[in-house]
Amino acid sequence: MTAKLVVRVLPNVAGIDKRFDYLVPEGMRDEVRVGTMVRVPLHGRRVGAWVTDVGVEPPPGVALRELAKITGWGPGPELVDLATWAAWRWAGRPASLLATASPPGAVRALPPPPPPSSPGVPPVDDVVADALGRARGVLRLPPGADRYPLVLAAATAPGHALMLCPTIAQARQLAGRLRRDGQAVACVAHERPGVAATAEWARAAAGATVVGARGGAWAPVRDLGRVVVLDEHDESYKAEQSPTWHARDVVAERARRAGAPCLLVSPCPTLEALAWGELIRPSRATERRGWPALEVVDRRLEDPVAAGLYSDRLVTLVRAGGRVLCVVNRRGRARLLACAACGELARCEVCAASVEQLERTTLRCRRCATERPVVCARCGASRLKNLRAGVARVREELEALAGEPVVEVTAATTEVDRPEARVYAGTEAVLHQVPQADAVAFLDFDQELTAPRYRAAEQALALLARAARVVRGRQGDGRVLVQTRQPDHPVLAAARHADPGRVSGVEAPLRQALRLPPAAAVAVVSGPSASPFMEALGAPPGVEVAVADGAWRLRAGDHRTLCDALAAVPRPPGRLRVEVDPLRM
DNA sequence: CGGACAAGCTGA
DNA sequence: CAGCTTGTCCGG
Repeated sequence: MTAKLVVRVLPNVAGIDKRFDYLVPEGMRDEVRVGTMVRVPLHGRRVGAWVTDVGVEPPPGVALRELAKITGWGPGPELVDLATWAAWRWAGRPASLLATASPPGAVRALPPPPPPSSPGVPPVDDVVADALGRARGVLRLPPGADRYPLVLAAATAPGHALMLCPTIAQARQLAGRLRRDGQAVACVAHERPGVAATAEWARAAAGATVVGARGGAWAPVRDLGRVVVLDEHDESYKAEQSPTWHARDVVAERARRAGAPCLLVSPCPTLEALAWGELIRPSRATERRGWPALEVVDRRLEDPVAAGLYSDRLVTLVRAGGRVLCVVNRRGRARLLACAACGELARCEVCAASVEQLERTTLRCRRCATERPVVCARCGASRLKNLRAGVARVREELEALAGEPVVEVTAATTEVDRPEARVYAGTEAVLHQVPQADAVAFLDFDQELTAPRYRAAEQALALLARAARVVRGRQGDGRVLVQTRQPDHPVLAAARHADPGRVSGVEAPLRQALRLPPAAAVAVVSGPSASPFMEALGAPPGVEVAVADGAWRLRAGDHRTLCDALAAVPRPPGRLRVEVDPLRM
């Protein structure tokens, strides 16, 4: 009689990080591999689980139970290993990462792999060819550049390529185009799980070029030949819920483990990317062609009394014709008000924070949400002036200036309440929701340049790159107009000269001096259970701890030191958020 | 997570 | 002391 096969599994149950051993019934022997999804009896109920080890020696004295059922295919062994690594790297639970790497529904069998696609490799220019040849490449392609030749070349190269886009919509578009060009493609990017999403996962596992958004970093890829990340700088690659893994970093590690080349593409590569790989730049001429004309309006030169958000140049632009997107990154009507009579700032009666205007009749505290009528607390005047207009107010004022309807667009806007119009006023969401325009105007770019976030400069440049794409680079005769009191800021110089290096050149030494990412490994610990967690953590060598408003900031020279220290502490019960590599702090 | 079980509180 | 809540532990 042969010994019974024993597997170790990780249950897909929140709150359980332990692995358990089970006997494999004779009929299931052929189906269990590392990553296979199973159902197991655990503590009187049946739960889903992933097989993490096959053929283990169970601890003595434990009565083993049998697997209840094979659910189907799951993430393969390399993804189980990658999830273990990512759980360490972002101080999270492996189960939540394995869930991301798993098919949305049960996959009982894989479809037959598609026949090999046409061997003809499309021509690419020398710069792209060079970039595709690097083990760790960072390709700086200007916003107006066509990335499709690169994508097609990557898809036709030996092995299967994994390619990521910032949004699901972009991934679907790219997959569609590749399919029309005869490529076998699986698009692992779906808004909701379902039969279609499960089928795409299975196609990826069977063997195809895989295209996806953030979650695509965890898609199964057979015989991974190369990795491409488009718009590497895009913040949607970072998971917002814990663990806050970053798709770019996940696929870079995945490529390294597979021995496959990895290429990060962006008009404005992050300092993280530049620290990771070799920068490849197209010629100055190509880069200049790919950034649109930038017009900077120096608001210091305006009449200080009349100085609103609308310079003469802006008014001319709005009235000139063509589709114009006006961006002001503030929602609501008015975010900062002062009395028109005595000049007193409008503050909250309870906590003294600044209040914002909701409708015409109410002021609300931005900190404690106390509401009060629109009256000056000092002199009783009922007329307040709007020091910091929000999109709602800007829309009204632009409508008056343009003499035609202006449509408001924010992140909350849906297609239904966004009719076709010539002039739009919106937060930066307008740059994502309106696909093409003749001009983009940033009404208050100082808000981006001086934002109290350590990545403000990179984010501001990314915003200009986004605008550049909406106006289709220089060929399209598109314009980007920026109103600012800092016309010589490196971000504006970078966009004007089509040279993003002017931002990274200033930012890199700054981050080095301030010991901010990527010059240091940082984590922010917060939540009700943060306090016991930090107590258990103590003061590990090489990790600095600082406290700032209810959260702890940990800093180390590298991720090994930081993540090893975090991993050494058992999680206390209760809610705890550990954010490694925060994009804001 | 969710069931099991123990310890703690309340009212008759 | 039954009947209930609250807390802690543990799962193969």
